[in-house]
Amino acid sequence: MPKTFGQALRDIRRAKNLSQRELAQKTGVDFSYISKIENDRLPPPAADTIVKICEILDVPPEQLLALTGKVPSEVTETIGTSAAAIQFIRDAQAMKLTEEEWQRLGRQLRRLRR
Amino acid sequence: MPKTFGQALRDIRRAKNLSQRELAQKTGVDFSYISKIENDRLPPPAADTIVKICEILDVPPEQLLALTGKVPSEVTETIGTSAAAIQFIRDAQAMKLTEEEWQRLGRQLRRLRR
DNA sequence: AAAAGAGTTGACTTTCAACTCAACATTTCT
DNA sequence: AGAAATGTTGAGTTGAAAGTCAACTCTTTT
Repeated sequence: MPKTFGQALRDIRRAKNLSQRELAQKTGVDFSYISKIENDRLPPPAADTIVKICEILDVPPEQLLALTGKVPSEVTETIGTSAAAIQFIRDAQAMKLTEEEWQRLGRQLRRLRR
Repeated sequence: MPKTFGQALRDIRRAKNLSQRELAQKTGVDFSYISKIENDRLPPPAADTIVKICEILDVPPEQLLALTGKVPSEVTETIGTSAAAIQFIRDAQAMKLTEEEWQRLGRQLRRLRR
């Protein structure tokens, strides 16, 4: 069973020795909100808020994002404005790619320009 | 200057010889809404509504979607649940891929399983 | 010309995500 | 123990997306 978003967040926050209030204040949300999130009383924050939180906690946002199924607005905008990109994702979806295959594509991506 | 969403929709709808009312009814929205959309009085519909409209009009949704920068929920869910996929898109974004490069990646995608 | 069909417009509504506020409980420090 | 810090909970707010509804006008058909 994978960790819930709340559990994951709590673990990271504790590892960084921050109180809910500190994290909340630096992130710009109410501290009681952090509490509810950590206890999974509310659904995870908006994607952009998650990114902010991760900046404060100084961790990459991908892991937490993936737990929520949400996509940050910068990413949405990237693919949203390209018909070929949307098509690409559609095809990838139909193939049900594994994480390894995505990574392999990532390497091919880098080779694209060489 | 690229076509607006409203212009593009209107062109397609007319090409298919449908009235606003017909399209609206089959799509499940109010006909006055179609009017406003076509005249760009309101922002484009939700991504999933665009997909529905395209089904009724019998055209692939990518072109219209790309005009809006929106992403259908099925696509969001696909990439949203995979950290590697998000990472991939991030990298692609940083590289500012062209449409052709996206298509090239699409071909590599198909070769992935062979 | 009158009726039907098609399109436009302003005002309003509904729904929901994403929180905040205030009060209370629990834990930790001195 | 008392105070300070930290965490939890229920209720309420806010803003924006995504439309609807009713009334009107313009166009076409008979």
